[in-house]
Amino acid sequence: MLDRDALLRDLNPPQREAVTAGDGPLLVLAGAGSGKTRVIAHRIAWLLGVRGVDPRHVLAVTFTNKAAGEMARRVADLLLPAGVRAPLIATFHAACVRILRQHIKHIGYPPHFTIYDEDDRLALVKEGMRELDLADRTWTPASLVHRISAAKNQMLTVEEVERAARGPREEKIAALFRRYQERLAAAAAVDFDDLLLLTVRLFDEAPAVLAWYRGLWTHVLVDEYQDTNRAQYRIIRQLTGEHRNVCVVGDPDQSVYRWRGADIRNILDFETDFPGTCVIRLEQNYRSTRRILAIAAAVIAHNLARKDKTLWTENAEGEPAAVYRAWDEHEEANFVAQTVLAARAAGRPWDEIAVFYRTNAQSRVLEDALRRGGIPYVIVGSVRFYERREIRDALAWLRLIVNPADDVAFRRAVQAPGRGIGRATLVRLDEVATREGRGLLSLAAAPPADVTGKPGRALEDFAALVATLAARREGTTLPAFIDEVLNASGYREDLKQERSAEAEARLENLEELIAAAEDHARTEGGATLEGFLDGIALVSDVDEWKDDARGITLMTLHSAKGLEFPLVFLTGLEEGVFPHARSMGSVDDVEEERRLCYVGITRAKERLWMSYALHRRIHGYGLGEPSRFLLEMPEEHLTLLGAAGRADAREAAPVAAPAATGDDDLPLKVGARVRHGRWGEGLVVGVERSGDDVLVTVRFASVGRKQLSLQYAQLEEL
DNA sequence: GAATAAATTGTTTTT
DNA sequence: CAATTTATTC
Repeated sequence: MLDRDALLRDLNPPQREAVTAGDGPLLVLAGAGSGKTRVIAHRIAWLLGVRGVDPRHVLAVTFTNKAAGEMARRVADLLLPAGVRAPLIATFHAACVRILRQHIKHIGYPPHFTIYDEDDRLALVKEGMRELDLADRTWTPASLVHRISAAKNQMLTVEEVERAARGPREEKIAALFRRYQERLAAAAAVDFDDLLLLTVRLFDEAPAVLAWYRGLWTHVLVDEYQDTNRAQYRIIRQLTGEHRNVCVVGDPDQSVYRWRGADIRNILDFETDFPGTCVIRLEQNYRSTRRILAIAAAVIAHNLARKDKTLWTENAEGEPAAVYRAWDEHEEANFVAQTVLAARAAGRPWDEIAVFYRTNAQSRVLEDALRRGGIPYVIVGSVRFYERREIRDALAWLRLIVNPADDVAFRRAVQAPGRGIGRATLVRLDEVATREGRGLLSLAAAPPADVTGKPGRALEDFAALVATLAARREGTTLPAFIDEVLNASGYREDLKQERSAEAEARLENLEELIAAAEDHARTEGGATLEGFLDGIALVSDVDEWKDDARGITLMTLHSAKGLEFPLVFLTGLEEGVFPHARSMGSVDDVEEERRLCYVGITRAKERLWMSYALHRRIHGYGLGEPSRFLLEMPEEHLTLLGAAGRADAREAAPVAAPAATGDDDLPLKVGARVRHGRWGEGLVVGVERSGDDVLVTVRFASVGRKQLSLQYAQLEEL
């Protein structure tokens, strides 16, 4: 047994309550920096070490593998003295893979299914577009992938999408969706969305399997609940609907994955979904200074669709945040580099510093400046290891060996290295494959009549080689096998022949892949090729980031969620960049961007620098107006650096900002009738100036009195 | 069929 | 503007 007092000693009262709450649904609304991870870890330790729950009966779900690893480490630290084993802590996707690998046969899939990632998906959609003559200018492949994914995230079946299709455009999309699913099935492959959907289906259609898991996991904990989607919600319900021992932790203000299907209603409606829920709020922040928190609060307060919540802290007031207006992105990057060097000179280690940006593309200029300044850095994301060409080529071979039906892998492997099989041959092969409903590899073993001569023989040789390798798999270790595949395929030799620096780097990366397999074999004990490939399919950017990095960290705001740094830079705070141009169309989109901004600000413990550029080269548009988020921050907590005066900022912003002089030119008068996109028509009952903004009080027929900030609310005068 | 040159075209965020 | 797709040449 664990010492319960020791476990609770360093927790504040609400944290303690969350850790010790008994069975039944538990919702922990945990503000940024309120010790959320700590609470989950301690609760798990409480369940196992004090309440005596068997570790096998607990499932904890996190958002990234890194978070899972971190959680496992903390739980192990707490439980080690009591000699208790840690429970299963995994991402939703990883847990689903585990379940599906074991039971997917109940819904008619083979257990050795392949997981298709974003690239494979794109390849599939492109093939489908060609097939269905969708290759005109109307859609981009990426947008169609997105639409298919959106449909799946809403848990719509192909039939439902077909039925709901109105007009030729939607019918074409539905047809593509059908083709996409058919191709997936033919390749014995599933995509990311399927991992969740098929688990739901499995539980629906195989009640015995569900019953088994219900009995197995009697206690379920879910982190980052605000970012769960419909399917994940269903899985939680399926697993816990009966015993209702479900503890979810999250913060609606940090929900930033709506575009990926996350449904904020999951957390907002949790209390009604699980009647009798015990709700605990963690509102004391242990991370940031008071000023940083005040800035974050002011920004997030501009979201209308939001339950009000106030974070407080006992931390020091801290320094004001700095805002830097740069002439262009290069000057912005130099500013970051110079400030980083100054911090370093003041004794701050590199790993206390992080630079965030909205899009990966922004990292380039920053990298250049850092390199010039001799500043070591680590980038999370951008070109991921497992997305490099040579790695994907090698993985294609491995995937094909595991799953001979994997056509996407076939296309890749058969041309890596080139072996005289080109487009024409593949088109012919594909025609027959589609007609006869067969896989490309099985056709290659006995090529159709119209593929003769050299290409025909090359296909046969290729198929034979894959078969030989597949047979050799059992006899050797995983790393040795990968090594053998690289040699037997001729891929390594091909690169060696090139004798360029680039080829040299690629060869090194292949060695790194083998090293990764060695790692995997070591940590997982009896490592299988399948397990290795699963792991790779599910790694995220942040997973690869090591926090003992000997450099400053560069990453997107999305990757930054869940992390914290003493010194933080938020760059590219311009309209069109952040909020992103593609997210400025609707109020909901902008509110999600604002939450992302909130996430960024609240990563900072001590110091925060924010910057924007007046000129930025993003193909075409890009005259930098300062981000609306900057204008939402309280001036008293900001220091303006360089020539970047607040007045200048405002001048550069042709936002419908009310003129600063005179009281008569208020844009609305009491008694005016207005329309709001969300609440409909209303009557203006009050108008007052508040700092730089104008607050309008409106009486709506639908929801009564509301005070709106004119600058951000979409009000139309009638 | 493959290598090279020219044209085009797309760009958020990611498990 | 860089990366990918398509046209051209060998």
